[in-house]
Amino acid sequence: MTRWLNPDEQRTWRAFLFASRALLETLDKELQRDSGMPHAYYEILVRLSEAPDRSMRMSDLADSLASSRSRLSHAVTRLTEQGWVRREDCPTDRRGQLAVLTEQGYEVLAAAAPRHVDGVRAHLFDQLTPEQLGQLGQISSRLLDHLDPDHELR
Amino acid sequence: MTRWLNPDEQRTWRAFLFASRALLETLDKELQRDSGMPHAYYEILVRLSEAPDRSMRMSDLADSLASSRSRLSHAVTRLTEQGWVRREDCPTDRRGQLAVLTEQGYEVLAAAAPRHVDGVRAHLFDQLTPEQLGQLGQISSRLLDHLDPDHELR
DNA sequence: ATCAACTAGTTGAACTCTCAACTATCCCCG
DNA sequence: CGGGGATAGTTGAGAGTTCAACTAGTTGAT
Repeated sequence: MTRWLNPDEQRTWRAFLFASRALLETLDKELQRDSGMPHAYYEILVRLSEAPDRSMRMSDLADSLASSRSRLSHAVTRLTEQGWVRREDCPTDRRGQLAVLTEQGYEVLAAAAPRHVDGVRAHLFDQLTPEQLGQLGQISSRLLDHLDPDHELR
Repeated sequence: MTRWLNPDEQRTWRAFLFASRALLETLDKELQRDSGMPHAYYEILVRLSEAPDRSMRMSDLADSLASSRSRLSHAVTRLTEQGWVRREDCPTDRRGQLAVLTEQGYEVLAAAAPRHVDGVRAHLFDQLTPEQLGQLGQISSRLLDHLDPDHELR
């Protein structure tokens, strides 16, 4: 027997669905408009910029983004065409590839980041009370532990 | 001056980002696997099934889904090819088109819905306390009012 | 009545993502 | 050391989305 959602649950689910999509879409479009890249690509640049030597193994990068290898591979191809990332052979594993953030990529990221952070503040942090932000953090962690037990957020 | 995210905010933001994406991706893949349609298309069928005569004007349907007209138009083309939806001319506005759920579309939806609802329960409702669900509803409403003030969720 | 401005909807190209298939390399057990 | 199975990464095709341009019909002010 399926337990259908009651009206209250229905409301909660649809509100969450629409709100989370609206937030992601809004930030994605702002990034696309202001910096010419989708949010997924921005995240790749961020990870690389935080890594030693601004470089990471493709697999590690994919894991840290919860992205499929295929998706990452296509994305890095695109980012390479734009000159923001470059590939290098891995010195210790001949199957491996390193994605490396170029100087130009770093500059593009440095230019994009302030506006993007402003957006995250405007659309998320400034809209909620400190208490609600705490709740949202708890809720998100719980869901993430369930959906992706091996995730890399401490 | 950009106000960067402090470590706490960073954690909250990334947890939310990953959790909401993981949830949507999981449900999308379950739906794709079990019923051969993406979640966006499932939602179209749901809206139509809830509408009088199982039919809606394209614009109203797009608004109720917070979807672009273009996206909906492509989607309805696809759903029409599959025989789940059909287009009709609008009797009162010659520019208008109605999207109508077919009998076959209704049956496909009826078959898909129970599993999908089970998924929503398993991955969302069963993971959170009633208190947390209340909080999530509040938070979502707040964000939605900010991001899309004209949204149609009461 | 007319015409500019607006609304409804579609289209095609470019882009991103998914999925399955594929190559190449590494690991390790017998 | 040899070979089966795992791991790393890429590729191409197909599907969905975006964006801008487009057609067609409607509206309202003059």
